[in-house]
Amino acid sequence: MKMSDRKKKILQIVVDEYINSAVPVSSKSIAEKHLTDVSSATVRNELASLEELGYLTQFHTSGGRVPSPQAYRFYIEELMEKGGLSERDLDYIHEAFSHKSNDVEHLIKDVAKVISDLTDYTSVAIGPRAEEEKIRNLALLACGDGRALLVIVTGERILRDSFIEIPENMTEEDLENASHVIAKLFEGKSLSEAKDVEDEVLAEFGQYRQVMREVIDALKMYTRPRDEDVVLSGAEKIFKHPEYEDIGNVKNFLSVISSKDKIAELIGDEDDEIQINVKIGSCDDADVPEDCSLVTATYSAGGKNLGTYGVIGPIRMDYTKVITVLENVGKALEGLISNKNKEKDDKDEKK
Amino acid sequence: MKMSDRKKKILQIVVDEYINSAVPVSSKSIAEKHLTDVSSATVRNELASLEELGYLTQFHTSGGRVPSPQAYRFYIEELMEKGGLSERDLDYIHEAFSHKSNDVEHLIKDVAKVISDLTDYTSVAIGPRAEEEKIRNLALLACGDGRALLVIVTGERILRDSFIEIPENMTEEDLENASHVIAKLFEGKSLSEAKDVEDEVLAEFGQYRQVMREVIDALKMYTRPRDEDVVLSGAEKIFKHPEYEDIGNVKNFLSVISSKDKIAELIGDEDDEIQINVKIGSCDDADVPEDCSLVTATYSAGGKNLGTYGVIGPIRMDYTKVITVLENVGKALEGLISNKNKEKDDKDEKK
DNA sequence: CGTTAGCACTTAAAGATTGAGAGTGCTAAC
DNA sequence: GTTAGCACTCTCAATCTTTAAGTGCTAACG
Repeated sequence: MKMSDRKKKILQIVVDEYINSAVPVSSKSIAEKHLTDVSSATVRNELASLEELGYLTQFHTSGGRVPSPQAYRFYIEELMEKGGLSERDLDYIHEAFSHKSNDVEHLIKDVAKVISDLTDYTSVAIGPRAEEEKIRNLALLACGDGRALLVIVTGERILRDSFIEIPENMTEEDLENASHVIAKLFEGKSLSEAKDVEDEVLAEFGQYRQVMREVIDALKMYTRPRDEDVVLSGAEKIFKHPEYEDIGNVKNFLSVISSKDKIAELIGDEDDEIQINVKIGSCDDADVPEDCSLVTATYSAGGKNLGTYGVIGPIRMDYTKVITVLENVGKALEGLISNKNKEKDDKDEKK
Repeated sequence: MKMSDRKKKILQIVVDEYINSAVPVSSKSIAEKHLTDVSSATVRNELASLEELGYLTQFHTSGGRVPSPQAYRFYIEELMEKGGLSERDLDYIHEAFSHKSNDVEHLIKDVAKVISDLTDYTSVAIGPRAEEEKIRNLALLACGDGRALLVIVTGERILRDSFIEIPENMTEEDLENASHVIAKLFEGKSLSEAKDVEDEVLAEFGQYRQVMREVIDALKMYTRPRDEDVVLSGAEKIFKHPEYEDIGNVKNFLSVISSKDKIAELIGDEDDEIQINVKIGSCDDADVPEDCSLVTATYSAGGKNLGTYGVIGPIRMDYTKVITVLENVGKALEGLISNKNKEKDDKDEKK
């Protein structure tokens, strides 16, 4: 059976209505409010046909219809009418991003909060992979008991959570020298380049060779997302949506978002090419819990990945609003970053 | 009216029973199971009297009695019979703490997880105040755009970092020198001592004076706990307790624990002298939500504060178990730290 | 005077019944 | 293809009933 234009129109109405009201929609309400030129009986026939096609379901015979996961997918791909954001929302975004700090860790948190506030859903975010960031500076700080802290400053952030063992006979001065030598070698390299330093290069380091090896081992840690890079914001917002009047759904939801590992798993495997990605539980991805939907966007600016951001909520989600917010936040973020880069270039030129 | 021994006994029975069953306890069940020498009518008289004293309440005339917050407080202070932990639980604690990393940030997380796992409540923890930590090492790392990263390593490897502005005309070498000088000055001092450096001392720093001032400003920021120092574990555990079948309670609970600021506020103002602290909502502390109870312990070893740990859950909490777990975790932690210190001393001696 | 048995009273929780309302499916006619 | 009409189904809310639990009170007992 083919999808006639009227069927599409009706499906769109059903999804729109249901997203707004959370109440199953009836043939009568459609005929009265939206399709005044046909009767409810006609709509009823179309609805029955849409149900057969798998786009609609009903809980019981007299309960109106509800979109199936498949219907949401179709809605997002073909039916949804994108709108803009209100002036107020746009202002909010720009104000939120006007701060000066250029530390990515804070930025991720801010972005997550903005997304959650504007959409009224719980937002999740995962920061950019550190791997491709260029090392700006690096230091080894003695901690006093055979260990040293490795601090790496990249263009975007500070990595400071790995300790390395240092040889017994190494003095603080030695460590400092080693630190300098290594910093010089790695400066301007990305983390992933740095960790692939050849053995021959290593050989030149003489006495510092062992420290060097430890540093490289530590670098390998940064290839996987760390807990700190996974951010959650507005968990309490789920209560704004009626599906979470049901304790079972809340449990389900909470069990997912209370583990950063699980969140990372959900949003971590994005294909960087796709800008906006929608995963609907029990339809697209086995990891997304049933009755849940995950909409994410992977941002990048100047060829640099800026992380993946999104919201998680009930399948009956306001996709239009969510996607619009994600797009606008993306633009704002891109603007922010490229501005910063320009400032930097200007400064560099002055030099 | 005085509390006779029998009244105390009965109150104890009521609290014990209610904690175990979550069901209002009746005069009959008390007489049958625990006070076989008197009749239920007698118990009834005593219950009525305890109710008058404010220790018991009933939801409706025929619904058995439930302890009031005041009763829980009395129970904790006088009636509770402390027991030990099972062999299994003790093993679990020791195994969990046998790892080698002595980075406090990870330790806090582990401790929180252990507490939550053993008690089946949501645990909260706040790391040691940075203020009193002794500075071991300190470095300023150039970041390339008029800023430098200040990294501080303290005794327990608690790291603090923040950006400071550096004067335009300062070269990397200058920065490094400044870093050395400042590090030497502050080594062995606590953060709170360091931030109170006198103006006269500052004057001696000549060209580095401005940087020094920036560093001191940054130090002042560390007096408040950071978000990263507040840890939550086992949020999903609340569903193990019947009071959280009710969506209203879940909302209430989630709104508290979804903000690290609020959590910090709750557990941050502990008096270090008190080892175990119980706050019962609508009885002890206005910040603790009604129907909630917060049991915390502030640990220290070798005179050093190790942070505050605890659980948050319904008023009807298994205080005996919770307090026992907190005590045992405290002992294990103390053992761990003092062992580490001994190792360190041994090493120092060898030198 | 504390303790007890007995009994009337209260209340919640669970089940059954009912009626109203909403919505559909189907059929026959347009 | 569209529509009106009607029977059918199902939920939801209200009402009532029953049951079981537990108390409060009183009068009697040792």
